[in-house]
Amino acid sequence: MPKLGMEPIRRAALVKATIDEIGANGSLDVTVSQIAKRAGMSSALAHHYFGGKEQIFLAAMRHTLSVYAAEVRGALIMADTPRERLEAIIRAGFGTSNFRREVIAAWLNFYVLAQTSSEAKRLLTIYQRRLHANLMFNLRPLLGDDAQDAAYRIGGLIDGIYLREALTITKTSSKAATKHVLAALDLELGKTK
Amino acid sequence: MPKLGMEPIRRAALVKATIDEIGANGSLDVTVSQIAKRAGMSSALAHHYFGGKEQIFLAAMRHTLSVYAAEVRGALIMADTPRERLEAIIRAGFGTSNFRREVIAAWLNFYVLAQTSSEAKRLLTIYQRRLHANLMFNLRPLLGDDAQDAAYRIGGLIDGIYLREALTITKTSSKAATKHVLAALDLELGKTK
DNA sequence: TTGTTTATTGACTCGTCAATCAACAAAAAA
DNA sequence: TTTTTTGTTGATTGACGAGTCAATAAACAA
Repeated sequence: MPKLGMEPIRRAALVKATIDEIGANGSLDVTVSQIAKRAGMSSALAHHYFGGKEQIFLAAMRHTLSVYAAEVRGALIMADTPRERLEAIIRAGFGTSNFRREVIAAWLNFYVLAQTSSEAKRLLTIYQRRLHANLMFNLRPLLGDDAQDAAYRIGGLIDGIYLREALTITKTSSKAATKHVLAALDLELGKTK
Repeated sequence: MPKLGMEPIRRAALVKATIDEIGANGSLDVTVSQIAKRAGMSSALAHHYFGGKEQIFLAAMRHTLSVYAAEVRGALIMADTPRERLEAIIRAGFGTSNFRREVIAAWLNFYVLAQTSSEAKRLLTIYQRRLHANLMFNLRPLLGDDAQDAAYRIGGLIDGIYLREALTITKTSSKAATKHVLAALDLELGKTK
């Protein structure tokens, strides 16, 4: 039975199962057994590969963040002007893969985890900084010294809309969220309607 | 020993202890015993007055929401013009009592609770609707049909900044948060700097 | 005085869960 | 072939926590 080279496969399965289970459950109050079962293995194996529950959570977080980062990077290569790049960042953040119920719920719970785990906090801080830096970089040519504050506001709005969607999600909310943030961006850039 | 009329006192003590304990702990992962101990009584008594853990949480939530509502109401009586009232709403949201670590952490965890408990979800939805209605009411005279979208953005920004503060809190973050949202309000109202 | 309501707790039940371990199996290296 | 490495699980341990209950006691009503 035992095939070799299972480790990466098992780890990936556990990470995915963790996000799904947190999403399905709506809280971090999920057992290692539940996660392991969803990933098709025994709980002992989950412990074997990750050492403990918190490390499973952290791995799930890292994965979520890295998927998000990859999507932003992907969207950025298609964009040439600062304005296009800003739009790409916003669209990527609300893209389908980050905007599913489970993923949003997982993000929300990662914020909670960050209150206890300094590693989780570190990861979230990195995310926030990266978002801020990305926004800044592209706002500066358009707004100069006002870019700092504008980036803060756009970043905050993205997170805030995420939070709202954690509460109620509809089929159209991804589109609506994007539209609203883009409108805020236009305001920042001084477009009068 | 037993004095009569303890019920309201015990309940209030438990509600306060719950918020403090969630704040100190950073998660809903607090035991009834911890809460009861902090409130100076046995866990059996906590069960006696509230019936169960979830109902203790919900009572804490209702209390938090009603304190918030009271503060907004209070700020509004001093304000005469729509613009002043908008400012009052924003300032109240970031007022000292809502902006302490424990309270922010509690709010964050209430969002998590809302994923599991429909009553918690109901309460949060009420909060969001009330905020939206308040903003709308005062934005409409200034913006007309654009008020709807503007209210959505301002509301989202308030929540988003709250979320960020749940991660890192500094002595000046209350002031900074207020400043940023007021700046966003000015943008919405079309003031060019 | 006797009975009822309110306040209060220590001890207990029952369940759950993270983590560990012994044991088994197969591939690969020796 | 023997040994080591890698994969895998069922069973177990040890701890903890929500909720219940019986018992105790003060206040109040009859």
